[in-house]
Amino acid sequence: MRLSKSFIPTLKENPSEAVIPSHILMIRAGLVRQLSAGIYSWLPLGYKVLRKIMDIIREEMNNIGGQEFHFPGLNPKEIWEQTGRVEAFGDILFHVKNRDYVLAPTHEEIVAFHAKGEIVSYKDLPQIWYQIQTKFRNEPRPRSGVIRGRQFIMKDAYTLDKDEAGLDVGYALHDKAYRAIFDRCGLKYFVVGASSGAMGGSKSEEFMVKSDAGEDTVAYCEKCGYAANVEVAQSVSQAVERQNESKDVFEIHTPNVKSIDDLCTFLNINENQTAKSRVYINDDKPILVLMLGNDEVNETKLANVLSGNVRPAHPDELKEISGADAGSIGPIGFKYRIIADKLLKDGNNLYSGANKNDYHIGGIDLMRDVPNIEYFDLRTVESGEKCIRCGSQLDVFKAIELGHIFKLGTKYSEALGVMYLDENGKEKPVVMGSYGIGVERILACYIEQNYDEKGIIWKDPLSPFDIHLIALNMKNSLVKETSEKLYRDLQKEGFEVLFDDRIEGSAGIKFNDADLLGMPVQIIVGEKNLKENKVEIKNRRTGNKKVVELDKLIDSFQEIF
RNA sequence: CGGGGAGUAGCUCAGCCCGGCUAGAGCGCUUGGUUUGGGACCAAGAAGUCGCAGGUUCGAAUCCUGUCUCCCCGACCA
Repeated sequence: MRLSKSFIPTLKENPSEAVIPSHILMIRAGLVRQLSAGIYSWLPLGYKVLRKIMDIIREEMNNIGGQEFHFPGLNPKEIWEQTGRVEAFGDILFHVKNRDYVLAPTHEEIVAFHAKGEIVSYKDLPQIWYQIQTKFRNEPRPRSGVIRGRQFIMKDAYTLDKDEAGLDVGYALHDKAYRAIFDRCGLKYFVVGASSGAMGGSKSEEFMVKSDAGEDTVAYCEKCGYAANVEVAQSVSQAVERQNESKDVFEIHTPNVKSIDDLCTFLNINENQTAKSRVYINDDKPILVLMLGNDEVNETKLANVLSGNVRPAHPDELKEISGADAGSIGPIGFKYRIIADKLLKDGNNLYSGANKNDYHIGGIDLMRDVPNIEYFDLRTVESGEKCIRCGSQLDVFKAIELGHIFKLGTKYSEALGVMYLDENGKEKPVVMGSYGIGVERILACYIEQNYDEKGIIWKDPLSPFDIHLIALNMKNSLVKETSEKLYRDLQKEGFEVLFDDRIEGSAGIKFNDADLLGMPVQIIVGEKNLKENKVEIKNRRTGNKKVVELDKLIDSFQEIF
């Protein structure tokens, strides 16, 4: 493709709306343009990469027996009401104003709709159905460019099986396909155990890429490979040690002591002699959550332990509930349910709030003084703690979710009546699995992992072109003729070539654009080297350059890499 | 939804606090010329209802009120 005739609008300066490297570079290199918050247009160069990603996904999905569909984005609202997901999605679901339609955020309902009445026998199973299609979600806050958008391209797949054993097979096939896809795209990723959340179902795993731009936090053990979303991650950590003798409870005046740190400084005590209090509202009833020292409450774990709705109490509710404001609340005299993290189990001689502003209480023995206390795993794993599996140090960091695989079970087939007859003529619900990949996230994550201060660094197979051919001065007839011939010859050899044949533009502009766009190989045709019948080739990733004779050009590709 | 920031030329921004003539810069763009191995130079030029609406004022990019949009942090997120 000739740059002179292409729409590849590059930018010299960083766009003001972008913050993370991949987003900045996708705009600067002319891959995308924003239309509105969380809504992006793909420009030709960006879409070329996206198509390469989609081709890889197709190949790997077809390899595991997937059949490609294309379901509508516009869905009757009624079918979403049958599974209760109009309510479950709430404001995330886009509603059409002038007809009872919704814009589909995922397609379990539609898969079940088409399976119903057509998948009628165990002989019809198993099935793997997939599509690569646009999804719509009314995200309250889109961010990080295409990483969280209101409209995005997803590869979504669904398995239909007769039983759990069949689902296990389909799930394993997707695990395999996903690894193949992300490997081929050249991504460094890892797999974590995850919470199934509002999707329902039993087992779920996420494919993650480490990134500060990520919205998930994961705990990862380098040594044994233990990896889990912090929503569910566990670690081995030091529990409180019960001392032989319990002191009596005593009150201490602690003016302006608002945090555990303040308290430890004020009394010159250790963090693990203290219990931090957090008040939550569980279905309109207050509940006190006690954590050891400065441990943070993991709200996902808390929600899994408590049934019903859980939210933190508002600051103005605290006084009425406990008699004190945040910083002075504690278990002694607290009138409602009290639960505690298991690290606090049976602790004694502890310090905590007195439920009276500017006072704390010491000498607390949870066994003696808080008889109805219940213990659960409620804490959030932190970096440096010991791996629950092998005991070595855990690393905790942010990550971007590339893909998610779920064992759904029969939630949707039962709600929508997708039944089949088994070998014994007995009617049973079809067992489903659901599997998603954020297609644009693959591209964004690739760039997050492959860029430098000059721009993007592509490699096969995602690179939009194999070679960036730069003619330094197209007004020089030798440069023009040579580069035009090279352009034809390289394409004949089967290379995809981007040809900077612009007449205007200094060498600097062309070099900088080539580095920004990031094709793996640059071929530079200039007067200087042509005098000796030579051209220069450059490896974009390493920056290595080599001047080679024209007729040995293609052979030289191997050497520079 | 809570907190913070920003909307002025295609892009990046200054001007606003402290109202005052014809609203600025750099980059980009157009025309002509010079230049051509790391974002060149000279000359001439096009381009902005200062997000929108209302108000105060002799006079508003600037002050006030309302509103929309975008970005960041948080909440939320299959």
